[in-house]
Amino acid sequence: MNTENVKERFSNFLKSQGHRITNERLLVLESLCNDESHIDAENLFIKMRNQGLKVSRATVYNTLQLLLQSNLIKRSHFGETHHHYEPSVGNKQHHHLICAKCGEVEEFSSEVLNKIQIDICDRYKYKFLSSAFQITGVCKKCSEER
Amino acid sequence: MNTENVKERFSNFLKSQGHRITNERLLVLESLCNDESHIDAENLFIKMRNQGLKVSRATVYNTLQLLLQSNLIKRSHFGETHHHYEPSVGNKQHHHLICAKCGEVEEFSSEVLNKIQIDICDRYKYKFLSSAFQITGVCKKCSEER
DNA sequence: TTCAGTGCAAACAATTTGCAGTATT
DNA sequence: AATACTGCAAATTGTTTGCACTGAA
Repeated sequence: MNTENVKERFSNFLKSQGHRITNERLLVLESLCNDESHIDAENLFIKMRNQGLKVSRATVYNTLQLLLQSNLIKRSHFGETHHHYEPSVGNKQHHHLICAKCGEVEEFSSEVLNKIQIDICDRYKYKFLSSAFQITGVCKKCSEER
Repeated sequence: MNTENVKERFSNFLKSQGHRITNERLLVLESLCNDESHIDAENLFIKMRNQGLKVSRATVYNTLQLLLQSNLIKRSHFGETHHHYEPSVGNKQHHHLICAKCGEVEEFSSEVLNKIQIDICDRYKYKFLSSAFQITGVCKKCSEER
Protein backbone atom coordinates (compact mmCIF):
# COMPACT_ATOMS: atom_id res chain seq x y z
CA MET A 1 0.00 0.00 0.00
CA ASN A 2 1.73 3.17 -1.13
CA THR A 3 1.12 6.69 0.11
CA GLU A 4 -0.80 7.78 -2.99
CA ASN A 5 -3.23 4.94 -2.54
CA VAL A 6 -3.76 5.82 1.11
CA LYS A 7 -4.28 9.46 0.21
CA GLU A 8 -6.89 8.47 -2.31
CA ARG A 9 -8.68 6.37 0.26
CA PHE A 10 -8.65 9.27 2.70
CA SER A 11 -9.95 11.61 -0.02
CA ASN A 12 -12.78 9.20 -0.74
CA PHE A 13 -13.58 8.98 2.94
CA LEU A 14 -13.63 12.75 3.31
CA LYS A 15 -15.84 13.16 0.25
CA SER A 16 -18.24 10.44 1.42
CA GLN A 17 -18.61 12.17 4.76
CA GLY A 18 -19.16 15.59 3.25
CA HIS A 19 -15.77 16.88 4.43
CA ARG A 20 -13.53 18.94 2.24
CA ILE A 21 -10.29 17.59 0.85
CA THR A 22 -7.61 20.01 1.94
CA ASN A 23 -3.91 20.05 1.39
CA GLU A 24 -3.26 20.21 5.13
CA ARG A 25 -5.23 17.01 5.73
CA LEU A 26 -3.37 15.12 3.06
CA LEU A 27 -0.06 16.42 4.40
CA VAL A 28 -0.82 15.16 7.89
CA LEU A 29 -1.60 11.72 6.48
CA GLU A 30 1.53 11.76 4.35
CA SER A 31 3.76 12.80 7.22
CA LEU A 32 2.31 10.12 9.43
CA CYS A 33 2.84 7.48 6.74
CA ASN A 34 6.43 8.60 6.27
CA ASP A 35 7.10 8.28 9.96
CA GLU A 36 9.00 5.23 11.10
CA SER A 37 6.61 4.55 13.96
CA HIS A 38 4.25 5.45 16.73
CA ILE A 39 4.60 9.21 16.71
CA ASP A 40 2.51 11.41 18.98
CA ALA A 41 0.49 14.44 17.88
CA GLU A 42 2.87 17.06 19.23
CA ASN A 43 5.92 15.51 17.60
CA LEU A 44 4.09 15.04 14.34
CA PHE A 45 3.26 18.75 14.45
CA ILE A 46 6.87 19.68 15.24
CA LYS A 47 8.19 17.36 12.54
CA MET A 48 5.89 18.90 9.94
CA ARG A 49 6.84 22.42 10.98
CA ASN A 50 10.53 21.54 10.79
CA GLN A 51 9.97 20.31 7.25
CA GLY A 52 8.58 23.71 6.42
CA LEU A 53 4.99 22.49 6.16
CA LYS A 54 2.47 25.12 7.20
CA VAL A 55 0.06 23.38 9.54
CA SER A 56 -1.31 24.25 12.92
CA ARG A 57 -1.55 22.05 15.95
CA ALA A 58 -5.35 22.28 15.72
CA THR A 59 -5.34 20.94 12.18
CA VAL A 60 -3.06 18.08 13.16
CA TYR A 61 -5.43 17.06 15.97
CA ASN A 62 -8.50 17.54 13.81
CA THR A 63 -7.03 15.47 10.99
CA LEU A 64 -5.94 12.69 13.33
CA GLN A 65 -9.59 12.41 14.46
CA LEU A 66 -10.75 12.12 10.88
CA LEU A 67 -8.05 9.57 10.09
CA LEU A 68 -9.14 7.49 13.07
CA GLN A 69 -12.75 7.61 11.86
CA SER A 70 -11.64 6.49 8.44
CA ASN A 71 -9.75 3.55 10.00
CA LEU A 72 -6.63 4.53 8.10
CA ILE A 73 -4.67 5.03 11.29
CA LYS A 74 -4.59 3.51 14.75
CA ARG A 75 -4.07 5.13 18.11
CA SER A 76 -2.30 3.53 21.02
CA HIS A 77 -1.26 4.39 24.48
CA PHE A 78 1.99 3.24 26.04
CA GLY A 79 1.53 4.37 29.61
CA GLU A 80 2.30 8.04 29.22
CA THR A 81 -0.42 10.66 29.19
CA HIS A 82 -0.47 11.15 25.44
CA HIS A 83 -1.42 8.99 22.49
CA HIS A 84 0.65 7.51 19.68
CA TYR A 85 -0.48 7.17 16.09
CA GLU A 86 0.47 4.88 13.23
CA PRO A 87 -0.93 4.04 9.83
CA SER A 88 -3.07 0.92 9.95
CA VAL A 89 -2.89 0.07 6.28
CA GLY A 90 -0.09 -1.92 4.77
CA ASN A 91 0.60 -3.31 8.19
CA LYS A 92 -1.26 -6.29 9.54
CA GLN A 93 -3.00 -6.18 12.88
CA HIS A 94 -0.37 -6.09 15.58
CA HIS A 95 0.22 -5.29 19.20
CA HIS A 96 3.02 -3.72 21.20
CA LEU A 97 5.90 -4.79 23.40
CA ILE A 98 7.18 -1.82 25.39
CA CYS A 99 10.48 -1.69 27.24
CA ALA A 100 9.94 -0.19 30.68
CA LYS A 101 13.54 1.04 30.80
CA CYS A 102 14.38 2.51 27.41
CA GLY A 103 10.84 3.01 26.08
CA GLU A 104 11.53 1.08 22.90
CA VAL A 105 8.36 -0.20 21.23
CA GLU A 106 8.32 -3.40 19.17
CA GLU A 107 5.41 -4.78 17.23
CA PHE A 108 4.24 -8.35 17.37
CA SER A 109 1.29 -10.24 16.05
CA SER A 110 -0.26 -13.54 16.90
CA GLU A 111 -2.89 -15.57 15.11
CA VAL A 112 -3.92 -17.20 18.37
CA LEU A 113 -4.47 -13.78 19.88
CA ASN A 114 -6.74 -12.85 16.99
CA LYS A 115 -8.81 -15.96 17.66
CA ILE A 116 -8.97 -15.37 21.39
CA GLN A 117 -10.41 -11.90 21.00
CA ILE A 118 -13.20 -13.26 18.82
CA ASP A 119 -13.91 -15.98 21.39
CA ILE A 120 -14.06 -13.43 24.17
CA CYS A 121 -16.47 -11.25 22.20
CA ASP A 122 -18.69 -14.27 21.51
CA ARG A 123 -18.65 -15.27 25.14
CA TYR A 124 -19.59 -11.80 26.36
CA LYS A 125 -21.94 -11.00 23.48
CA TYR A 126 -19.91 -8.07 22.22
CA LYS A 127 -19.68 -7.03 18.61
CA PHE A 128 -15.90 -6.77 18.04
CA LEU A 129 -14.54 -3.41 16.91
CA SER A 130 -10.86 -3.23 17.79
CA SER A 131 -8.31 -4.33 20.32
CA ALA A 132 -5.04 -3.23 21.82
CA PHE A 133 -2.63 -5.44 23.69
CA GLN A 134 0.42 -3.93 25.33
CA ILE A 135 3.03 -6.01 27.07
CA THR A 136 5.48 -4.13 29.24
CA GLY A 137 8.80 -5.71 30.07
CA VAL A 138 12.52 -5.15 29.93
CA CYS A 139 14.20 -5.59 26.57
CA LYS A 140 17.31 -7.67 26.08
CA LYS A 141 19.66 -4.71 25.82
CA CYS A 142 18.36 -3.14 29.04
CA SER A 143 18.45 -6.46 30.90
CA GLU A 144 22.11 -6.87 30.04
CA GLU A 145 23.08 -3.42 31.24
CA ARG A 146 24.22 -3.15 34.85
CA MET B 1 -7.49 -10.39 50.65
CA ASN B 2 -9.10 -7.89 53.02
CA THR B 3 -8.37 -4.19 53.26
CA GLU B 4 -6.34 -4.46 56.45
CA ASN B 5 -4.04 -6.98 54.84
CA VAL B 6 -3.56 -4.74 51.81
CA LYS B 7 -2.85 -1.77 54.04
CA GLU B 8 -0.24 -3.76 55.87
CA ARG B 9 1.41 -4.73 52.62
CA PHE B 10 1.45 -1.10 51.54
CA SER B 11 2.91 -0.07 54.90
CA ASN B 12 5.64 -2.64 54.50
CA PHE B 13 6.35 -1.41 51.00
CA LEU B 14 6.57 2.20 52.19
CA LYS B 15 8.87 1.29 55.06
CA SER B 16 11.11 -0.81 52.82
CA GLN B 17 11.48 2.09 50.42
CA GLY B 18 12.21 4.62 53.14
CA HIS B 19 8.88 6.39 52.69
CA ARG B 20 6.73 7.47 55.60
CA ILE B 21 3.50 5.76 56.47
CA THR B 22 0.92 8.50 56.53
CA ASN B 23 -2.78 8.42 57.20
CA GLU B 24 -3.50 10.06 53.84
CA ARG B 25 -1.68 7.31 51.96
CA LEU B 26 -3.57 4.56 53.74
CA LEU B 27 -6.85 6.38 53.14
CA VAL B 28 -6.23 6.60 49.40
CA LEU B 29 -5.57 2.86 49.30
CA GLU B 30 -8.65 2.12 51.39
CA SER B 31 -10.90 4.28 49.23
CA LEU B 32 -9.61 2.67 46.09
CA CYS B 33 -10.18 -0.82 47.53
CA ASN B 34 -13.72 0.11 48.51
CA ASP B 35 -14.48 1.30 45.04
CA GLU B 36 -16.53 -0.99 42.84
CA SER B 37 -14.22 -0.52 39.85
CA HIS B 38 -11.89 1.37 37.56
CA ILE B 39 -12.09 4.81 39.12
CA ASP B 40 -9.96 7.68 37.85
CA ALA B 41 -7.79 9.96 39.99
CA GLU B 42 -10.09 12.97 39.89
CA ASN B 43 -13.16 10.97 40.87
CA LEU B 44 -11.28 9.18 43.61
CA PHE B 45 -10.29 12.60 44.95
CA ILE B 46 -13.90 13.88 44.74
CA LYS B 47 -15.26 10.71 46.34
CA MET B 48 -12.83 11.01 49.24
CA ARG B 49 -13.67 14.69 49.71
CA ASN B 50 -17.39 13.90 49.68
CA GLN B 51 -16.80 11.33 52.40
CA GLY B 52 -15.26 14.08 54.49
CA LEU B 53 -11.72 12.78 54.10
CA LYS B 54 -9.12 15.54 54.09
CA VAL B 55 -6.81 14.81 51.17
CA SER B 56 -5.47 16.92 48.37
CA ARG B 57 -5.38 16.08 44.71
CA ALA B 58 -1.57 16.11 44.87
CA THR B 59 -1.56 13.47 47.59
CA VAL B 60 -3.99 11.31 45.65
CA TYR B 61 -1.72 11.43 42.58
CA ASN B 62 1.41 10.92 44.64
CA THR B 63 -0.08 7.94 46.46
CA LEU B 64 -1.33 6.34 43.25
CA GLN B 65 2.25 6.44 41.97
CA LEU B 66 3.49 4.71 45.10
CA LEU B 67 0.71 2.13 44.90
CA LEU B 68 1.64 1.37 41.31
CA GLN B 69 5.27 0.91 42.31
CA SER B 70 4.19 -1.47 45.06
CA ASN B 71 2.14 -3.46 42.53
CA LEU B 72 -0.89 -3.25 44.79
CA ILE B 73 -2.90 -1.45 42.12
CA LYS B 74 -3.13 -1.48 38.34
CA ARG B 75 -3.64 1.35 35.94
CA SER B 76 -5.51 1.12 32.67
CA HIS B 77 -6.55 3.32 29.86
CA PHE B 78 -9.85 3.00 28.04
CA GLY B 79 -9.37 5.48 25.23
CA GLU B 80 -10.00 8.70 27.10
CA THR B 81 -7.19 11.03 28.10
CA HIS B 82 -7.08 9.94 31.73
CA HIS B 83 -6.19 6.73 33.54
CA HIS B 84 -8.28 4.31 35.58
CA TYR B 85 -7.08 2.54 38.70
CA GLU B 86 -8.09 -0.67 40.44
CA PRO B 87 -6.66 -2.85 43.20
CA SER B 88 -4.65 -5.72 41.77
CA VAL B 89 -4.81 -7.95 44.81
CA GLY B 90 -7.69 -10.30 45.50
CA ASN B 91 -8.49 -10.18 41.82
CA LYS B 92 -6.76 -12.45 39.38
CA GLN B 93 -5.04 -11.07 36.32
CA HIS B 94 -7.67 -9.85 33.92
CA HIS B 95 -8.24 -7.64 30.94
CA HIS B 96 -11.00 -5.35 29.75
CA LEU B 97 -13.89 -5.37 27.33
CA ILE B 98 -15.09 -1.83 26.69
CA CYS B 99 -18.38 -0.90 25.07
CA ALA B 100 -17.81 1.86 22.51
CA LYS B 101 -21.38 3.09 22.92
CA CYS B 102 -22.20 3.09 26.63
CA GLY B 103 -18.66 2.96 28.00
CA GLU B 104 -19.37 -0.07 30.18
CA VAL B 105 -16.23 -1.98 31.18
CA GLU B 106 -16.28 -5.72 31.77
CA GLU B 107 -13.41 -7.83 32.99
CA PHE B 108 -12.33 -11.08 31.43
CA SER B 109 -9.44 -13.41 31.86
CA SER B 110 -7.96 -16.13 29.74
CA GLU B 111 -5.39 -18.77 30.54
CA VAL B 112 -4.39 -18.99 26.90
CA LEU B 113 -3.75 -15.26 26.88
CA ASN B 114 -1.47 -15.60 29.90
CA LYS B 115 0.52 -18.22 28.03
CA ILE B 116 0.72 -16.19 24.87
CA GLN B 117 2.24 -13.21 26.60
CA ILE B 118 4.97 -15.41 28.04
CA ASP B 119 5.64 -16.87 24.60
CA ILE B 120 5.87 -13.41 23.08
CA CYS B 121 8.33 -12.28 25.74
CA ASP B 122 10.45 -15.38 25.16
CA ARG B 123 10.41 -14.82 21.42
CA TYR B 124 11.45 -11.17 21.70
CA LYS B 125 13.80 -11.67 24.68
CA TYR B 126 11.83 -9.42 26.98
CA LYS B 127 11.58 -9.91 30.72
CA PHE B 128 7.83 -9.83 31.34
CA LEU B 129 6.54 -7.17 33.71
CA SER B 130 2.87 -6.57 32.99
CA SER B 131 0.31 -6.50 30.25
CA ALA B 132 -2.93 -4.83 29.33
CA PHE B 133 -5.37 -6.05 26.73
CA GLN B 134 -8.39 -3.93 25.86
CA ILE B 135 -11.05 -5.10 23.45
CA THR B 136 -13.43 -2.45 22.23
CA GLY B 137 -16.79 -3.49 20.86
CA VAL B 138 -20.51 -2.95 21.24
CA CYS B 139 -22.19 -4.68 24.17
CA LYS B 140 -25.37 -6.72 23.80
CA LYS B 141 -27.63 -4.05 25.24
CA CYS B 142 -26.30 -1.35 22.90
CA SER B 143 -26.45 -3.65 19.87
CA GLU B 144 -30.13 -4.29 20.51
CA GLU B 145 -31.03 -0.62 20.79
CA ARG B 146 -32.23 1.08 17.59
C1' DT C 1 -20.03 32.91 -3.49
C1' DT C 2 -20.49 30.13 0.36
C1' DC C 3 -19.33 28.12 4.47
C1' DA C 4 -16.16 24.35 6.10
C1' DG C 5 -11.44 24.42 7.32
C1' DT C 6 -7.41 26.93 8.97
C1' DG C 7 -4.20 29.22 12.25
C1' DC C 8 -3.66 31.18 16.35
C1' DA C 9 -4.50 31.96 21.08
C1' DA C 10 -7.23 31.07 24.79
C1' DA C 11 -9.67 27.43 27.35
C1' DC C 12 -9.89 23.08 29.24
C1' DA C 13 -8.43 18.59 31.25
C1' DA C 14 -5.06 15.61 33.46
C1' DT C 15 -1.08 15.68 35.99
C1' DT C 16 3.11 17.58 38.21
C1' DT C 17 5.68 20.90 40.82
C1' DG C 18 7.13 24.68 44.26
C1' DC C 19 6.72 26.14 48.62
C1' DA C 20 5.31 27.15 53.31
C1' DG C 21 3.30 24.67 56.95
C1' DT C 22 2.51 19.99 59.35
C1' DA C 23 3.31 15.55 61.21
C1' DT C 24 6.02 10.98 60.99
C1' DT C 25 10.15 9.25 62.46
C1' DA D 1 14.28 18.07 66.20
C1' DA D 2 14.78 16.98 61.51
C1' DT D 3 12.87 16.59 57.25
C1' DA D 4 9.53 13.98 54.28
C1' DC D 5 4.72 14.70 53.36
C1' DT D 6 0.75 17.61 52.81
C1' DG D 7 -2.28 21.11 50.83
C1' DC D 8 -2.81 24.61 47.91
C1' DA D 9 -2.04 27.15 43.84
C1' DA D 10 0.67 27.79 39.98
C1' DA D 11 2.97 25.41 36.18
C1' DT D 12 3.11 21.90 32.57
C1' DT D 13 1.34 18.79 29.24
C1' DG D 14 -2.08 17.05 26.02
C1' DT D 15 -6.12 18.32 23.65
C1' DT D 16 -10.19 21.13 22.34
C1' DT D 17 -12.55 25.37 21.27
C1' DG D 18 -13.72 30.25 19.59
C1' DC D 19 -13.10 33.33 16.18
C1' DA D 20 -11.61 36.03 12.24
C1' DC D 21 -9.54 34.80 7.91
C1' DT D 22 -8.87 31.68 3.83
C1' DG D 23 -9.70 28.53 0.24
C1' DA D 24 -12.30 24.16 -1.62
C1' DA D 25 -16.47 23.30 -3.80
